Amino acid sequence: MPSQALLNAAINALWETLPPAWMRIRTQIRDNATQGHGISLVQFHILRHSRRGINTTAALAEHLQISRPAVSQAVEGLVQKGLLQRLPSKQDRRKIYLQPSAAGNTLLEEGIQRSQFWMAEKLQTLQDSDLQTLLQAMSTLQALFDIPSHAGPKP
Amino acid sequence: MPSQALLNAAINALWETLPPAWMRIRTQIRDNATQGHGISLVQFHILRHSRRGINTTAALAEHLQISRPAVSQAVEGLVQKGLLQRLPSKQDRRKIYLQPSAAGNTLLEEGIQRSQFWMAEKLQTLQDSDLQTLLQAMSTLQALFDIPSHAGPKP
DNA sequence: TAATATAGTTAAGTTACTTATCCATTTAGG
DNA sequence: CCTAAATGGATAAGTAACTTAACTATATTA
Repeated sequence: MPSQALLNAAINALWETLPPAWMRIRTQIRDNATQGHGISLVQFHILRHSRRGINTTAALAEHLQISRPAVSQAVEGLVQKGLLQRLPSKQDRRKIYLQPSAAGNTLLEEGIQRSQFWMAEKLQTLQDSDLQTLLQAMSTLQALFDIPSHAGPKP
Repeated sequence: MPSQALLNAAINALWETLPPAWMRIRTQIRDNATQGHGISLVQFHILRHSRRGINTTAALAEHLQISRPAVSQAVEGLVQKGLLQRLPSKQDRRKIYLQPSAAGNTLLEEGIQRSQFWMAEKLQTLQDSDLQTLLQAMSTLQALFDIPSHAGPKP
């Protein structure tokens, strides 16, 4: 049981930091990661996660905290652009596994690289100790919010 | 100059943690903080920030990383609901300072309290040392992303 | 004192969500 | 077994909230 003062300070810090931090990152992803490909931020995340094993409509909806129809529509757009493939499961014929096509993977690589470059520019001003603190904190947050670090079954 | 491995690990951790963490918090704010008042998440943030001194359309747009018209529209909705007040500046007649009305403040108090309760439930499972790490990391993130911890002039 | 910049709003259009409904398939209970 | 409920996904219709472009009013600057 932590001290009340510390608890309040932490709540406040999370509240004041996460929203604007995420909004800045989101803007940057929009500007760079999806640049020139005409895909939305959610579509970018779907592409990214489908490669990591979060690769069904339901799992993506759960992970991204949006409705299944929203995922379904975003997926449809990606498929039509030739960036994502639908692979029906053979064990369960209701299921459709998703995975990026070659073009989708290329887009991902480029987008991620641009984003990482942007991040690296900022983070490289920090000390090793700061980075370690950051890593620890992220791990704590993942546990706190039930964020899976790795994921599911393959087609 | 930090070590390359650590830098990459930190980038990855941020990338994997912040988006889903924020999405969970966002869902929770939507569900609780704005509950029954028919206001959007952005409107809630506008209400909150306008009290903290981020209290003009332009400043809010900058802070929330959305366009000024978007803020303007959200503000209009809040004003019509009687939750926010427009106070024209006397020094600069282009400027309009914003601040929550009594009703707006009440809504804020309740919403923030519900959100803090939700957060406290999660955070109280942690050790003091974890909370301290979290605090430090948030402070680092604020510096990294130019997030002002306190704010501007008053009407 | 004219040109430019800033603050805010209005208008029009678009995007991407939501809920409700539906179909197909699988799992579970009697 | 065999029907009822649960699950995975898609479709349809409606809406909320954003965007850019253009406009008004005021302030700053050259």
